[in-house]
Amino acid sequence: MTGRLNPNISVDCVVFGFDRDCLRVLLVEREIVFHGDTEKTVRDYKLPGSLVYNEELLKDAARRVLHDLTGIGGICLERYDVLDSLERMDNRVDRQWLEQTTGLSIERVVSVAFFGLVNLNDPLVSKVKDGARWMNLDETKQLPFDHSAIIERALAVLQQRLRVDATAFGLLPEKFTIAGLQQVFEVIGGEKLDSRNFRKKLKNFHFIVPLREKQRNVAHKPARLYSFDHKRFLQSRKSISFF
Amino acid sequence: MTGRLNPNISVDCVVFGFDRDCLRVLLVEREIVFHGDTEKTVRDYKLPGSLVYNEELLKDAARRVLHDLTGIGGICLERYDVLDSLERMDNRVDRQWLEQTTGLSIERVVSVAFFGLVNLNDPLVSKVKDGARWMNLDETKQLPFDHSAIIERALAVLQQRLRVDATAFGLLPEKFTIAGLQQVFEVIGGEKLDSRNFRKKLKNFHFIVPLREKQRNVAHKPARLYSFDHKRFLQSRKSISFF
DNA sequence: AAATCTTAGCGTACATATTACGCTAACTAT
DNA sequence: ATAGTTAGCGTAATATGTACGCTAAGATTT
Repeated sequence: MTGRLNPNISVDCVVFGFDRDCLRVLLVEREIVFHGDTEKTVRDYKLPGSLVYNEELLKDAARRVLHDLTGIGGICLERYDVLDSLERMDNRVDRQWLEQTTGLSIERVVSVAFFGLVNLNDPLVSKVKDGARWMNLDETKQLPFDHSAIIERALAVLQQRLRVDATAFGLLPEKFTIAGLQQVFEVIGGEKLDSRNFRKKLKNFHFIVPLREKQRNVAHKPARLYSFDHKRFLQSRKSISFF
Repeated sequence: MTGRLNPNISVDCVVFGFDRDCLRVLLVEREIVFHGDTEKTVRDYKLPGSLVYNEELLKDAARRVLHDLTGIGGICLERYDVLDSLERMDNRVDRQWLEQTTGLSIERVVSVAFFGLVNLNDPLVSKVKDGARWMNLDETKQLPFDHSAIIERALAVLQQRLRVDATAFGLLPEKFTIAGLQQVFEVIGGEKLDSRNFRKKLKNFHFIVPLREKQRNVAHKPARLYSFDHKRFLQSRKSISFF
């Protein structure tokens, strides 16, 4: 990457992993060594994030930082927040950590937050670098700093996107079942849906096209497979909202 | 304000002015002097914006910059976008202008965009500093740089807010008529509404409370006055959306 | 004083969405 | 054969959205 690190602007990434029946968040381990009477090492997990280069778009920086810290690349990231609190670097190891890591004297950092969403069954993303970890969403309520809040906000925005976007289909294979689609909405939306009403709703959406094919080797009545027609989706995009 | 200007972070403000039957945007004049064969001065209008101080929250910076450049203060501003294009300072007078104005050498500026909304009949905001001007929204399609696009995005976000927020009531006096409220939605939403259906919708919103009072001195049947009950609004806030 | 103009404000009919269910169908595992 | 499981259709009640007709109450005009 060209140029020098900008000491004032950073990015943070919240990557959600859809894991069939739960949501996870991608975090990276950080080691902090305290030089007190006795040397003591503490490990904690934080969101992947770092300073941006001067001649770098923020979304490029987010992708780079995510890839460098976790090994994950090629995913779609959306900007959703800006963190500018003056205290976020005070009284925190973050500041010291940033200065140690970057060699820069950090005065003030405004961080731009991004979020993304991947399917953890995709082998491209399920394997992460050493030190990175997919943590269950439920377990992220006690993260250091404001990272729990950052994740909470990201989830709220993701849930909004899901209602309006084609986001959900990005998690599914080419051919999927209605039940599979429903589970995406349930896991990310955080609530159970009535499968019969869910079906009915989809009937109006002509961009979800039934195939002649059916499931096989399942221990119950095999379900019809469907595919997502992106072209039709864009056409009928005027006034759609899922569940 | 404390500290030094941060050469990397700026704010831009889009302030909409509701003017009974149209929307305006607050712009500031900028003089550019070209030193060619003959000296030539060009004036254009831009959004109010400038660099932030190191020890300043972005929303405080936005308020400060807005007040300094236009004389308008005490309004609510909401962050809605981040402008990080690498070209936004290239080949543009903006860069030169910033360096002249601030005395700093500008390498890269990420700008955080805010928008606000005021009632132009409010004397506190209708009078602006010399060089500032309320321009009709229709006339802002040809502004220099990306400012037209910034305004367009701000309007889209404002329209979304209007559906969910109590934003509309901020433009109205304590006691208002249904027709008055409707006009807010029409002017900002950019489309006519059926007054009878609009009324019907409001019947369900118990935070719009009818008063015993009526209009006076109008050349038609006087309308009932209503007031907005913010406490009740917050209670019933779960699943409300206007028109 | 009567007619007219204008906006207020109620009501109706129809279409479309939402919610809460019952029920049968089709497959596998035992 | 039977039980267990999910697929997938249908129905009825309710809520919401849309397109109107019509009368009411004031000021203004004739």
